[in-house]
Amino acid sequence: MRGHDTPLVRKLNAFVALSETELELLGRMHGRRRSFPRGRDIVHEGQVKRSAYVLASGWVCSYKTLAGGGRQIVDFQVPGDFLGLRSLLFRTADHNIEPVTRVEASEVLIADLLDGFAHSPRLATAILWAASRDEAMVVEHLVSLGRRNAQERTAHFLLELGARLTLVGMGTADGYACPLSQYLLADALGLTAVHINRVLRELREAGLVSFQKGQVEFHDLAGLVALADFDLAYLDHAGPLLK
Amino acid sequence: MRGHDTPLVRKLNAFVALSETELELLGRMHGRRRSFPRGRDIVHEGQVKRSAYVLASGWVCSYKTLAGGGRQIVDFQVPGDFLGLRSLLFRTADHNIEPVTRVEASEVLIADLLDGFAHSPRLATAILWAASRDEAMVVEHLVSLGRRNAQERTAHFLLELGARLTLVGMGTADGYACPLSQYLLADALGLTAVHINRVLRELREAGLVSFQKGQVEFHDLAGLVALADFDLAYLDHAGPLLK
DNA sequence: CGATGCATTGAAAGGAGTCAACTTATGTGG
DNA sequence: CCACATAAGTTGACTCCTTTCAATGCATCG
Repeated sequence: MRGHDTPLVRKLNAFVALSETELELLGRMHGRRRSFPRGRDIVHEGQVKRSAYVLASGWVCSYKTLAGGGRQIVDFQVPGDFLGLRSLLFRTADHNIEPVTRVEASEVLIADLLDGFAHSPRLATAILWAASRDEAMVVEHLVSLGRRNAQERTAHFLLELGARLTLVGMGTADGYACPLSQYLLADALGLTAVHINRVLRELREAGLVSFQKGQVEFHDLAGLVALADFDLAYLDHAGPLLK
Repeated sequence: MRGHDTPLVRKLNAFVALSETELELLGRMHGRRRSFPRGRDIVHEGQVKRSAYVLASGWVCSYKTLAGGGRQIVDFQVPGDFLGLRSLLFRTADHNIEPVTRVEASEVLIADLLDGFAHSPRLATAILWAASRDEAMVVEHLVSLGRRNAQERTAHFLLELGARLTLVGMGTADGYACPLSQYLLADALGLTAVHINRVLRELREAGLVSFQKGQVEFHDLAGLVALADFDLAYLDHAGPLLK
């Protein structure tokens, strides 16, 4: 049983109910556990060495930089999420990965991954599902940037994060602990920190959510969902599909 | 040799040099060829039946709709691209797919796909590479929406499309035929058709690109690349990596 | 205790949206 | 083959959301 109630296991269980042997197999895919300090990139654009990790604790963000000096955060990863799975097949990494807090992560060797796939197609399916879900989140993020205004975008972001954290046992319908600064929010939502600050105040004064001192609190979940046009279908959370 | 110079084969060859047997295998993964009229969705959000296709001719777009009535186009697919590969593992489709022109596409059955994977890991790698590349394009699109202004965004879009089309033999450094209306561009770039029109005029008057009568013409490729901050590393085009 | 990072607020400027009119294709039926 | 309908492209004037610039408060930390 030891080590079987990890965030990753919780998450995958939302898709397939994993057997004891599959859990063993999943455990064996975790290589050396490493620790990274906040702020120094784990992976940087153009890097040739490709590595993937499973995040055990802490938060990271993946982002791309622009010539003008700005940056766009593509996604945040929370415990249970994979890092760098996508560009495993690329010649060079196409994005940066930066720890937002101190993080612990297990390295995943490509050989072990493929090995696990060969032994259990069900496990392979679960991991590919997780990858598809990550991509679906990127797509929904894209929709936010393209068609939602600052309030809707911020509301949507806070809701999605809540849903993801709840899935791994780090959040509830009331709220969650969130280590992100307003600068990080701004870089993720395509806004300025100044404007994020204003929007956060508006949402708080409207009695919808508050985000202060590292704590997100939902005060009117239904209202927030309506404002953000939030539909968690894209997270595909409906509980184990494969029994 | 027949049927081996398809757009898909050309594209995959940019990543792995496929052997004759692998080409055979790839060919066998193509199921029934179907034709779809312009404008009527091939897949719609919430649809339970999941199907994937390889686009043989014509253009399609994948998009999501919002409660307010607007829509955001996530990506366009051109010949050689997969349709609906991502949500194959989802309970319901999370996006819509609409033909921009009349299209021809071969259905890909999940069983055949997995079968092909089992027979040739190299082919599997090539297809996963294509999927990763699609995701990388979505990410770059997200960066555009978040941090590039209307001119940069439009320029970047036209350049990326050019690179993709060139890879499958449908474009050159001088330009390409493009069946997209300004309304479609607007829905993809998170702008209004009115503003797209103005931006297109500015780019034309600056002597960078023109897009008229279904034809994109690069007049100052270097200038356009500089304006858009375009770096095609994310397309991972460097020519066959696995020999 | 000064330095640094993060949060907060105000005033002014600007880029993209909205509204509205008009033109230019394309196409269909009488 | 013309008449009319419809879709797509073009342009101008005005509005508004978000940015920019600037200043201030409040923590934490070496």
